[in-house]
Amino acid sequence: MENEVVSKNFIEQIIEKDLAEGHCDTVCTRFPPEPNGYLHIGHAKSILLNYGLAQKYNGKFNMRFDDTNPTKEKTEFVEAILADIKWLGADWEDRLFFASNYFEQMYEAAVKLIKKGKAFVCDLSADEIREYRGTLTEPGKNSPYRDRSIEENLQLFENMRNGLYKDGEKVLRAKIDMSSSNINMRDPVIYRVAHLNHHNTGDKWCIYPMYDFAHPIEDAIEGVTHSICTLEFEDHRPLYDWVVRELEYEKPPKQIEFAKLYLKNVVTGKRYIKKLVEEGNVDGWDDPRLVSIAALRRRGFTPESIKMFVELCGVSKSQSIVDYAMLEYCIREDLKLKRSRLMAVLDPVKLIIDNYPEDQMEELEIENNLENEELGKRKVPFGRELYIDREDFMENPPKKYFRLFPGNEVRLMGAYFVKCVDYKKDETGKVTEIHCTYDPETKCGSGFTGRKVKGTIHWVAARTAIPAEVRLYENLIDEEKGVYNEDGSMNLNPNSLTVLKNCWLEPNFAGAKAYDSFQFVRQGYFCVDSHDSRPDALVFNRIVSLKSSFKLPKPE
RNA sequence: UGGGCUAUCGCCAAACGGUAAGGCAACGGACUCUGACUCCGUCAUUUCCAGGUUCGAAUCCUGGUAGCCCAGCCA
Repeated sequence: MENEVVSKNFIEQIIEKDLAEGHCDTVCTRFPPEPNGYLHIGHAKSILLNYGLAQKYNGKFNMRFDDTNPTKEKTEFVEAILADIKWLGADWEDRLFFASNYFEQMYEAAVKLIKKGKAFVCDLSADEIREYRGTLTEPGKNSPYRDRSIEENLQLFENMRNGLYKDGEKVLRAKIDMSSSNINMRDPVIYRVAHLNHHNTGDKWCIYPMYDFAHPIEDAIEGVTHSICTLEFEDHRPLYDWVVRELEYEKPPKQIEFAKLYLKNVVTGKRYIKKLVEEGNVDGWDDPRLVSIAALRRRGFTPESIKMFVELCGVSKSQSIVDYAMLEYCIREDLKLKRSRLMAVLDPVKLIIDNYPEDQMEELEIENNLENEELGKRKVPFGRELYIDREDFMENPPKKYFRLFPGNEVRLMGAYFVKCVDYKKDETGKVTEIHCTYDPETKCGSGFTGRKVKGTIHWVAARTAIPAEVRLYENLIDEEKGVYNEDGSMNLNPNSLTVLKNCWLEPNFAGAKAYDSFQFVRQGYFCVDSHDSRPDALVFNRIVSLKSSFKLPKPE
């Protein structure tokens, strides 16, 4: 048995300590998105972290929508979020919850606070509350309504529920400490009046609890033991603990914060993604250049690759920006032994084998080493006229260029050696035709060892090739200039999308379906686009290119 | 300028007072019917800085510095 030392992240250490010291018997985590948008790679980290922890410690993982503010929430997002989480592989079993289903309990909890003298109804306007709150450096001052009697507060709060007040007219506030150095503790608002239709509770309520009050209650009700959130909530933890303490829960949940996942040269953050979509810079929230879960799926990333990525990134409290190359590594790693390697020509130029019989076609057998042996075997038609990629031929090759050039011999993958004897150009100097001769003795599988060639190139037989359209994606963000300008606008890369319309595939691609992914030999991994199914051509998105250690010298 | 948090290789990230793991990237080299894959090798005498405690410090103490977060009736 391998005794690989796997270090534990800081959350695992906390959990194990809690378990050992009896602070909890089992582990229960949760993923609590607000249904106000689509999930992205950052959420994937949270989902997989929470789910992974529950699995590791034989506990439970709850799915919960934190839908306490109806202004932004929609059922449409609920469905999309659930689909994404399922796709990622996190299983909440029968524990799908909505914070809005706890509104009655939250109301009771608020009443309890009022009865304890720990909450009061405040008539100050939003602006006044802000003024009374003080600043980062100056303490706040007490609201003039802070000392209302318990009876009055009880009555007023009931009136709030019964719709006697307009939006903004009154709020319920926790009575904590207006001089606290932590602004969140300066008598925070815990309930507001909002006459809004809620996606789940309809018109039943016209008061809604605030996150800081609702969240600990949700956790406590569900028996969540470790409430894992991101760093910006650290300042809220004292309030979280206050709520849980004042409400006297027997097994108080514990909030733990970790650093968000940021990716280099990628737009994260809902606000900016939304802007890109609205301004038409991308194709929609699942545009493959984005890193929403749906975009990654459409691009061809697998759940396994995302899981691997998240695990590789680790969990800590230091702000970090992960290199995109790490994500690319993960998808390559996941796909390389799983996906068939087929030949595709993205920028075709015709290659004619002068000494190959005019009308002859033959079928060659090609084998790749894949996990699944059957997937790795295939038959490919070969004939006199082929397409090869333009970059696999050069009139005047630089040093160390091993592919085709006048007089050079290379292997056509899975087929024969061919030697370039001639080529034709049009008026503009563009190569239009390459002429070769082939050596029948060098056929793949013949065991020929007479001589070696340094280059192997891919090809498709012109007569049987399938037409295709291929989309290549680059970073959305201009790397040189950085992500954002001073005015908040973004430096977009104008070449983030390239559409290649004149591509050719070997016949084994026939029948490929949406989300099917392949390795185009020598070109990288590609996925059939789920949005485009065309009668005339298959449409592919590039998932990731292959590593290449030979780069053409840049033209002067 | 109040409070909270964070600083370990280009990027993530371990190390919990016992003498700086690992991964990505990069660079060499071997292999190769994909310049892929695979395989081997190189890559922090030093942990933001300056002092101190200690036989011994990335870890403890003191004082700095830098970055992130907080003044929604958002989450």
